[in-house]
Amino acid sequence: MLTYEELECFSRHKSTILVKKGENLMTEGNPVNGFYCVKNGKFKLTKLNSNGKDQIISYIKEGYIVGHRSLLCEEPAGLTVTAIEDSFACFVPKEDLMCTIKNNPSFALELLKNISHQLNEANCSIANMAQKNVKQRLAETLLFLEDLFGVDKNDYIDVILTREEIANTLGTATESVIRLLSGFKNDNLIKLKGKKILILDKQALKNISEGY
Amino acid sequence: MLTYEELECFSRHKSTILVKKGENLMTEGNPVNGFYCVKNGKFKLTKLNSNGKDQIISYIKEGYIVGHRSLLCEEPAGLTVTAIEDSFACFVPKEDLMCTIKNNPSFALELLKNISHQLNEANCSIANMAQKNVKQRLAETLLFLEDLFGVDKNDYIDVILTREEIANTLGTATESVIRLLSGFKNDNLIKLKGKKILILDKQALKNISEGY
DNA sequence: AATTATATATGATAAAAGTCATATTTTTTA
DNA sequence: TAAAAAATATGACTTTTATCATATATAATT
Repeated sequence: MLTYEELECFSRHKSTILVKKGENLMTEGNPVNGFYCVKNGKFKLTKLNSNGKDQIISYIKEGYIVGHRSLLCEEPAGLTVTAIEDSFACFVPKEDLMCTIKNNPSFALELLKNISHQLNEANCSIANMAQKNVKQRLAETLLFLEDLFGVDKNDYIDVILTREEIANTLGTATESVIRLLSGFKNDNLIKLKGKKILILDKQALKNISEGY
Repeated sequence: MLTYEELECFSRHKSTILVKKGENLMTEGNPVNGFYCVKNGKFKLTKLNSNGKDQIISYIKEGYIVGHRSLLCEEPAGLTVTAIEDSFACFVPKEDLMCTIKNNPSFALELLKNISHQLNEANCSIANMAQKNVKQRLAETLLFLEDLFGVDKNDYIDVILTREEIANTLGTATESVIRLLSGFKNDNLIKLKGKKILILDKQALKNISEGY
C-alpha cells in the first residue's frame, strides 16, 4: 500500500477498468507490462498447484498495488489476481513505474518498504503454514479477514468467501473448514449467516490461533 | 543476491566478522541498524513459533545480503540469522544503504529486484507448505538444498544439517524426516552417510515433490 | 579411552486431517 | 417460479502425521 499522493500521481489521467467478480486482473505465467492500483473492491491472489488446486496467497483491497513485483523482477506474473467482488482498478504501464523509480528516489524507497513489508508477511505465513494446525490457521485467518476487510453494518466480516476459498487460504479440505466453522459456531466464537461470518469472541480465536 | 560490483562497493573498507557455527548474526525482534553481506559460509533464517519451535524460512550463502528488509521497513528483525558453519560476513550501516539508495537509482532498482525475487520465492513456499504433504516437501527440499549449496567432491550435498533442522524446514516432526529419509534410501533415491546426503535419482525426487 | 550427551532409528499408538458418500440447503439459470 | 447446479453439512472410514517409548549409533567431553 502506497501513500495516497503516490497513488494519485499514477492514477491521474489513467482509465479505470471494471473487473467483474471472478474475472482476472492478471494470470499466473502470463507476461506483465504494467501494474495495477486497486481503486475499489477486493481481489484474491492465487497460485496454481500441480494437483490443480488454487492456493490463495493473499488478499488485496482498495489502495493496494499488484503486479509491480513481477515487473521489477522482469518475470511473468507469479500469481493470478481474481476479483472476489465487482472491482475497479487502474493500469500503470511499466515505463511509468521505471521512470518514476529512476527520477524519484523517495518513491523507490516507498516501493522498497512496500515489498519489504509484503516479504515479512509472507515469511510469517510460511511459519504459520508450517507449524500451525488447521484449526489454528482457521482462527487466525478469520481474524486476519476481519482486520483487512472490516465489518458491515451488522458486524459481519465484510467479504464473501466460499468455504472452498477459505480452505484454499488455509491449504486444507473444504469439509475440514465446514466442520471447524460449525465447531466455532457451537462454541459461540462466531455467528454464521450463509457465507457471512461474524466474530463473537476475538480473544478466544486469538488464543486458538496461538495454540492455547 | 546483488552483483559482484555492488557488494564490493559496500564491503570495501568494511571489517569482516567471523560468525561461528551456531552463533547469530541477527536475532528476531531485536533492532537492526545495518545489514550484512555474507562473504563466506552458510546461514539459516528462522522464525520462533509460539510452541517454541524454530521454523527455518530459508538459507543463505556467500553473496547474499540479509537485514536489508528490516532496515527498509524500519522494523525490528523479523528473522533470526544463525550460522550453520563457521562463516564470515561484513556489516554495512543503515546510513550507507539509505545514502546509496538515494544517490544511485540503479542500485535501488537492483535492491527492488532482489527483494521482489525473495517475495516470489516466499509465495512459492507458502503454496508448497499449504498443499504438499511431508514426503513431497522433503523431496523438494533435498533438491533445493543441492541446488543452493551444491555438492562436495564425493557428490554429497554440501551442507551439514541435523534431521531436526530438516524437520524445521519442512515444518514436521524429526521422526517423520528420519523415517522418510530411510524410505528414500531404501528406494535408492538417496545415499546417506551420517548427516551427509547424496541424491541418486533427481528425477524421481522431482516426481515425488510434484505428487506423482 | 571411557563417559556422557546428543542424534538417529524404529516400533506402537494416538490424533489430525483427507476422502468418499450422501443429504440438505442455497444459489443460479432457464 | 421451477429446475438444475452449486455449496454446505455431516457421517463413516482411511491415510497421514505426531507423539511417546526405547534402542542404537555418533559425537563431544573429561
